Amino acid sequence: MRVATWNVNSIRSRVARVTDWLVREDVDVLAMQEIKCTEAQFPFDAFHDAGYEVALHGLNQWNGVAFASRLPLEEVQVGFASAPGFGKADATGALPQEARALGVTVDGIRLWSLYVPNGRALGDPHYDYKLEWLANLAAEVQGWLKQSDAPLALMGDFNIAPLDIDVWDPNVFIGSTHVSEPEREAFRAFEAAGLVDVVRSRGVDGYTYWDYKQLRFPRNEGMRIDFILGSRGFDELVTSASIHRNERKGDAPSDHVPVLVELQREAAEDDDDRPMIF
DNA sequence: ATGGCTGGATGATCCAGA
Repeated sequence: MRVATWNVNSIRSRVARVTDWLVREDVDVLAMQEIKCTEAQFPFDAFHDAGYEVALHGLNQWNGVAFASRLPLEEVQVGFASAPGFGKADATGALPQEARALGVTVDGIRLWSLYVPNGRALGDPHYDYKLEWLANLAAEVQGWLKQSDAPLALMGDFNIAPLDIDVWDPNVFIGSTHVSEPEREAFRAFEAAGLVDVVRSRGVDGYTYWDYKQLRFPRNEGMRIDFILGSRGFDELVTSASIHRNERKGDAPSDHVPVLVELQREAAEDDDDRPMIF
């Protein structure tokens, strides 16, 4: 099974690129971020025509997460219970929830499509929101791993460059979001909870994002901020991993590229393939 | 000059992205 994540930066302006890539790369399950639309606006037909069903969480023109899959999408969960909100409090004092997390189960594997808040600037309320969102999610992950032995992966745009090598020039980012120690500590909390970066651990190098401005892509001045973090059970299934840098080329690309892993079939399925003995 | 794109919503500019 081939599973990928991609911040598509508006699915409506990228639908042909995305479905073409899915078919060309024989992808079974794609986690998308920044679809930037509601369910009523989502281009379902293009995905159905390509052989994919879709589950999504989109509230407005901002954020938005989704899955496209050739296999049945089960146990769809919108958001996570402890996710903080952001914005203007309503009459009860509650902050609006944003569309940043979607969980599904595919063939017994628990997958999350995540769009971590940007943070905007150190000290900005959005930065505090980012850290709280990450801390609460890490606590949820600990619970999920205790509750279930099913392989689990967090996939998406984490908006954190965990290591200095994940940006082209650390000096440019001094005092910026994405590289601050609290953000990196928040990222390490997922590893402490038992998840592993299943792409980096297989020796795959390269950035996953290049700003549209300032010739960042031609200069290869990018950032590695999109990840697939798997539980031990998920990690054991991964047979290969890749970052699809070519998707930053050509007409109207997203500023992010897909990250893909291939999973071997689980042992239980292999049993089904044994010759029947009468 | 501290920018330089791009997308979405609203209606020539704003917000947001990282």
